[in-house]
This record gives sequence, structure tokens and C-alpha cells, in this order.
Amino acid sequence: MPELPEVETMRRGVLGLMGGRIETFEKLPCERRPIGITPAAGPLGKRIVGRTIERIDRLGKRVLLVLDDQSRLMFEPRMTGLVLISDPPTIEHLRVRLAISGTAHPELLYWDRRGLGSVRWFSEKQFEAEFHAGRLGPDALDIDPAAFQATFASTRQPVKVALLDQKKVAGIGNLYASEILHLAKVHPAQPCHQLSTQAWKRIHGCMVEVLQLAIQYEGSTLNDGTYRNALNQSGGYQNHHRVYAKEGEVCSSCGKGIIVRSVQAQRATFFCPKCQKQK
DNA sequence: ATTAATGTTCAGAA
DNA sequence: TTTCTGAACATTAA
Repeated sequence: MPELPEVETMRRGVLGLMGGRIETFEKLPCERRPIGITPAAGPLGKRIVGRTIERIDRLGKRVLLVLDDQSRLMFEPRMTGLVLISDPPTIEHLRVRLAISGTAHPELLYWDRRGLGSVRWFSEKQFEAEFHAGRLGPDALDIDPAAFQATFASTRQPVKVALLDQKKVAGIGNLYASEILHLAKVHPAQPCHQLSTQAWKRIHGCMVEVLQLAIQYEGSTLNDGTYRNALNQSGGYQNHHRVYAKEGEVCSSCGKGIIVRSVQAQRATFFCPKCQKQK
């Protein structure tokens, strides 16, 4: 579930671990099918124990601990993963614990109810090979309007589907794609190659605006309550959604349109047919 | 019992 | 080559 704002909130929540030393890596006994840990937990532990956490980065929807040998420990929460410093929602879905010394909080936890996420370690070289060579596009908060337009202008895909392609731009997920296009007044089914430079500038600006505001509110916790910040608290941006999961409600922007739910690429899309006309 | 859910990736077809 | 579909991963709540 977490998209860029939720993962950024997790990252900010664990920033206090910077400068700390990793004392142990523990894959917790979890009765469910184990999450992906690569390399296997034993060898991974050998790589990281004794290392210092030099920096904590985010790339798209992943949190990265940058260690003092420039290797990376990557947490990818996918649908239900959480990176926490205390108080996991349940004990039985707790997957990984790192003991940390020299910081205010003594541990970092990875919790994952569905277990679709992963914890992976990359040497500096492996990391560059995987992620500088196009596995993920640039982060959505780290791309300028011109590069943004250049990325999308040539494809015939519907704009909402293209925004979800992490190889183009990393970080936008299903919820924020609908929110961004509503603020930009662009129809989600509009083919990318038909959009003007002006429209791309608007989409870029609205993308930054929506993502930054959502980060300020610490992300969206939906009805299932899964998403929590690093202290196991709810986000607040769900109270500011414009269209997501608001099918049948009156559009808050124009006051006239009724929010419609459609399906694109097997995923729900929400939009206002009055504000977001196809051209 | 069935369906859908904030994510990603792969195979196969058009 | 590009685009689209379905399935898979696993869990839970409606």
C-alpha cells in the first residue's frame, strides 16, 4: 500500500538511526511464508553487522539504509510492509529486527502482514547496476518539468496508467495517480502523446504539490488501517483526498460533477467527469 | 463463498 | 517494438 508519501514518512521516522551501528540482524520466526530476504538472512547478517548507518535515503517506494561501505539495505514494503522503530501493529507479522547501538532508538523493525515485501542487501556495485541502469526511473520529487514531459510524451498509454510505471517515474501509486490528475484537471484515460506541453507542466506541478502535501500529513491511512508511520501512528492525508474511493460523491472542486470509478489496467481509477474532460 | 485492496513482475498475446 | 491481459505472491475485511 505505501506510495511515495507513506514511504517518505517511514524514512523520516527512522532518520534518528543515522550514525548508529548495526549490532544484529534477526529474521524473526514467522509462521507464515517468509518474505523475500536476499541474500539469505545468515549471509546478509554477515554483510551488515558491525557497519554504521551513514545515510537513510528513499528511492520511489523503497527505503535505503546506506552503510559505511556504501552498500545498501533496501526495504520494499509493497502492499502491507512497514519500517518501524517501535511498537509493531502485531507480533505475528514482524519479519526482521535490526539491533542498533549509539542512537536514541535501539532497533529498526520490518513488519509485513501480507508478506509481499522484501528486505534486500546490495553491494555498491550491485546497487548501481540495478538502479542506475533503469530498473527504476528518477524519483517523482527529483525530476524537472522538461524531463518529466520527455519521459511521457511519446507513449500512447493512458496518462493514469503511465504515471504508475515505476520505470518512467518512481513513487506514484494507484491512490496518488488519481489525486494528481484530478488536481491537474486531466482525464485519466487521455493518451499521453495527445497532451500539450502546458498540460505536462500542470501535471508535474500538481504531482509535486499533492505528494508534498501528503508528506506533510504523513501519508494516507485507509479504512483497513494498515499504513502506519515509524511510530505506528496513522497518517492524515486520507481526510484530504479529492477523489480516491469517493465514487458517487459530489466533486469538491466544481461542486457539480459526481465522482466516477472506472478500471484501467485492472486497477480502480477515480475522477470527476466535469473537471477532467477528455480532449 | 466471493471480491477487492495503496505493489511488482513475468509470461504470453495482440 | 509497444501495449495490454492475466496470473502470481498472501492476507484480511466487507
